[in-house]
Amino acid sequence: MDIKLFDSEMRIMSLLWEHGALRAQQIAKLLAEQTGWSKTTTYTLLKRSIDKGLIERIEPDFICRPLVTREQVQQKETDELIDKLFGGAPDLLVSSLLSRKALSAEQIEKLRNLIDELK
Amino acid sequence: MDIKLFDSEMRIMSLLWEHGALRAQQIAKLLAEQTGWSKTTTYTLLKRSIDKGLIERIEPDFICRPLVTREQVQQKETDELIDKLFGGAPDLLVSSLLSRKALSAEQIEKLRNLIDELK
DNA sequence: TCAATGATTCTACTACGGTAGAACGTGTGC
DNA sequence: GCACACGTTCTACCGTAGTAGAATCATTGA
Repeated sequence: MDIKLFDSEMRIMSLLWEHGALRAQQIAKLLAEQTGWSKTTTYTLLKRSIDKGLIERIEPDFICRPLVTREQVQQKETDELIDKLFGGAPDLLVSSLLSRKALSAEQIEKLRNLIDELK
Repeated sequence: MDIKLFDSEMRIMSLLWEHGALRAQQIAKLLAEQTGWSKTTTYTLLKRSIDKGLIERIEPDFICRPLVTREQVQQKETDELIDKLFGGAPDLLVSSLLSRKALSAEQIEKLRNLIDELK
C-alpha cells in the first residue's frame, strides 16, 4: 500500500475522511459538483485507488471505506518534505515557519503550551 | 517561473545551491557519480530547467546559475503541504511533529528559545 | 415486458516526467 | 591536416496521472 497520494486521489480521500464511508455514486455526485469531473473519471480514480489499497470496496452498493488515515498520509508526506528540502531535520522546517511569521500569535502561544507539556 | 520541483530537478538544484554556479559539464560529472545518470540525461534536465526559468544559462562555458533559492522552494512546498493536508493551518503541522516525537529534546529546546525570542 | 434512466466498466487518448542513444560540433595533440 | 575525445543537441521511447466517451448492466415505472 503506497501512501503517497496524487492530487486526484487526495480529492477522493478527503471526502472519505470527512464523511466516513460513502457509496461510489455519492462520491461521483459530490466530485461532479466540487470539481466538474465526469462521473466516469471518478469511477476510474476509485478503481485505481482500490487497486492501490487506499480504499476498500464493500458490496452491495459499492461502499467505499478509506484504508489509510489522514494522519498516516500527513506523516508520510511531511517526512518526505523534510527529507527532500530540509535535510531530514524537522526542526529546520519548524524554525522556517516560525521565522517567516507563518503563524499567528495565538498559534505560537498554543505551540508554546504544547512544548511545555512535553517536558 | 514555476517553483514546484520534480525529483530530478531537485537533484540539480541541490548541487547548485551547494556549490553555487557550475558548468554544465561539471553538473553532468557530479550527477553521473551520484546517481549514475547518463550525461545526456543531465543535459536534457538542464535544458528543461532553463526553459522553466529555474536556472540561468551563462555563456561562454554553459555556466548554470540558480534563479530560485532553496528557501523559496522550501516555503512554496511547505505551504502546499499545509494547504493540501493540514487545511491551511501551519500550527497543525507543527503540533503533529511535536506530538509524534519527531523532534529530539535538543531540537525542542532550540524551538522553545526561538519562540521566546519572537515574543 | 420493456423502455428509459441511472450505475458501472471498458477502453483509450493526452501530457509529461524520466531516461538516454545517436548525431553533431569543436578544439587539440600529433 | 586530421583523428580523436569531449561537450552539446536532437530525437525518441516508456510509464503513468489525468480525463472521459462509449458500451454494458441493472432497476423500475408504465
